[in-house]
Amino acid sequence: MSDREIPSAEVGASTTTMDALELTCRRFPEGQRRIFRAAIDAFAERGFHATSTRDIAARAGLSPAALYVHFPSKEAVLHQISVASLGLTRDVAKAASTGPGSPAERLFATVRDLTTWHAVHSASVRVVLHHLTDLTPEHRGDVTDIQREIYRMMRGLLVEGAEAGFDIADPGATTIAVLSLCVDTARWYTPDYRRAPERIGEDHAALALRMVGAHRG
Amino acid sequence: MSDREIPSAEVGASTTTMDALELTCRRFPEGQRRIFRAAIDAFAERGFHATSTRDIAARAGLSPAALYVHFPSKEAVLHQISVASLGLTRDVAKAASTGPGSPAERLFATVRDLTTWHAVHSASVRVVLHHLTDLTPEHRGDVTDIQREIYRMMRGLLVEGAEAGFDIADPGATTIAVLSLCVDTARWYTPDYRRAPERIGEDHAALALRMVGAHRG
DNA sequence: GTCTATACAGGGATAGAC
DNA sequence: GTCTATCCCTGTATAGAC
Repeated sequence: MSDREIPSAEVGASTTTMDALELTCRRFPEGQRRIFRAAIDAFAERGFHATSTRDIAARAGLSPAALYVHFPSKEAVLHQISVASLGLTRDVAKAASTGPGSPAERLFATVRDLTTWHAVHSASVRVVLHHLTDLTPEHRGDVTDIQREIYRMMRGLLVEGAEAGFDIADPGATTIAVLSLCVDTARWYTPDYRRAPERIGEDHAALALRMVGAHRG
Repeated sequence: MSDREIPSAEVGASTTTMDALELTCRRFPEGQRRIFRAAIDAFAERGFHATSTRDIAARAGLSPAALYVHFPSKEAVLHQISVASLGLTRDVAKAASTGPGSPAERLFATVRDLTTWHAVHSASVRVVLHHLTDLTPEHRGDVTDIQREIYRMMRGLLVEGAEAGFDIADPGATTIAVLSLCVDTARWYTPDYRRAPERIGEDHAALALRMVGAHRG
């Protein structure tokens, strides 16, 4: 098993709610970053609807009107956050699942890294997961497209493993179950939980290998 | 393995968003039922904050002011919904985990029934899970108390199983992982999904037995 | 216990100066 | 690109008649 790091994302490098933020907003011009950051924090603390555009602007140190220079609406801010966050999640899954090693090694690495990601970035992930229904149908489609990409990567890995000895009754069912283990971490994890995110990742990875009837190594 | 039904709840008996509703509102006087029902539907479709008290009242066929005859606030309605829904979830877990059979049989039954429950009632469960932070601290405490009860039941079952042959590295970690499998069903399940709720329950139960290193039977 | 009417606050978004 | 000021709508909750 390689001890490869999660690629380009420095998981665990920082400790605040703003982690995902710091990562996701890199692609944005400086002007939008402050608003982007402020919105993630505010949405994570109070939820999308309970957060006013005035809240976001105030956190960013701007006037209420400044938000509309950079984004056409509050929903557009949520959309950008969702696409950026899920895009990085997909990058984590892709790097681990297409890396070196046997299918069992890659499954271990993928579940470990995805779980760790969802713990470290639990606050921003919850924003995305809880507010899918607040996006316009088009914007929601962008998000579900990325979710389907992640599903297909995991399913491909399990099918490949099945040819190499995994014992899987229903590939689709097992794919969903393994991803549940990873994603649900964002629901229950809090920073004061006894196990560190990396440890939870390893525990989940070991359980996933059992679920597919594989052995690590 | 017994083919015992989920007790008193008729899981799978109906198909609409209002399932949980029909169950949870039985204990309420008739006057409150219509509002309770309307609120669950509205919260499930649009979310707590996006739903106005006017929406709820209109769905219930009442004037905007009528809601306040039965509930002191919109938050109180959410609180009642959450406590009722989680209370029934706990009843499902308790019946299955304290039933007859070996620890492996009871674990299978508990994961099966909890998963089926979360699929059938996914809409109302999502309301509870997504809006914990919208409750007052006291009301949120009521909800987390019940969640802890369910956690303790599952943990007790796993510890009992460990004395009877389960292979569990970290009981707390495995408890959370098994419950993730059950609860996360409410996040991804939709009524048009290919597997029926009962089938998902059996699939998850089989995977849970693998996670604890047990054999069914 | 239900209604109509309304008080009162707050939010999304825009206008127009600088 | 940021500000101040503001439009207009919606929301929670209450008052008081029936």
